[in-house]
Amino acid sequence: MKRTVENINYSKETIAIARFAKALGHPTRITILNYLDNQSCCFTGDLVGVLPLAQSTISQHLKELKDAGLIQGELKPPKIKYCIHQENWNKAKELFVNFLK
Amino acid sequence: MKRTVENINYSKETIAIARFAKALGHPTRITILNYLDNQSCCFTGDLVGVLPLAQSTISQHLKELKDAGLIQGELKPPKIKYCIHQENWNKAKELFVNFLK
DNA sequence: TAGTCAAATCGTACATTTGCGATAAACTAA
DNA sequence: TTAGTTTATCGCAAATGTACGATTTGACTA
Repeated sequence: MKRTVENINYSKETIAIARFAKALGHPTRITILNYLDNQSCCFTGDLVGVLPLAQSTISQHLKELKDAGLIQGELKPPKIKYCIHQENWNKAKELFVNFLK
Repeated sequence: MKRTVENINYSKETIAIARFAKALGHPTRITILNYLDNQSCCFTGDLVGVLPLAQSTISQHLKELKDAGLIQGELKPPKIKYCIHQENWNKAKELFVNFLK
């Protein structure tokens, strides 16, 4: 993407929506978020039991969601409890609702 | 993606949300949709004037949005008028609002 | 200190996305 | 028919995404 058009000046909102949308743009991640919402929280290992994917792959998807700010991890040694990042979740909701008005 | 895990059974809704989200997952496409919404409709050429991207690149983004069902094209020779696909747009809105509840 | 467990990260392979310029296709108008 | 206009598609290159198994890391516990 860093080629001739190095930096288009998108608005902050545009970038924010695209960032959230990108994170939501894979069925596995939608599934993870649904699961997370139902359980309110969960461990990586729970997902490994639920999804037919390698542990490393699931970890990668969790990273993607965490980087986008949609979830957060809390240390519960030796596990990590993942939950929805409510603040950013609400922000995403607001952005989408406003955008899709 | 077609490797060992050939087909995970995602629900229809999950696939639908991910599909829409993926299409929304690029700032250029968000910009196009915003523009489209403001003008209610537009031609490919209009966007070429607005965005610092090659015509072929913009055409590609439009295709992506069309394939996702978010916009539709109407032949107005020698141009093509693109508009929001209102029905699918509403569907997307419903899916996102429900998902982000 | 050594061992254990859960999760992250590394290295790799392949697929998909994003971008461009060049070209083709569809239509009008002369 | 020919030329012009507009948009789509092709072919390519680079970047990014998705998946795996193997390994490392971090936080305990014995």
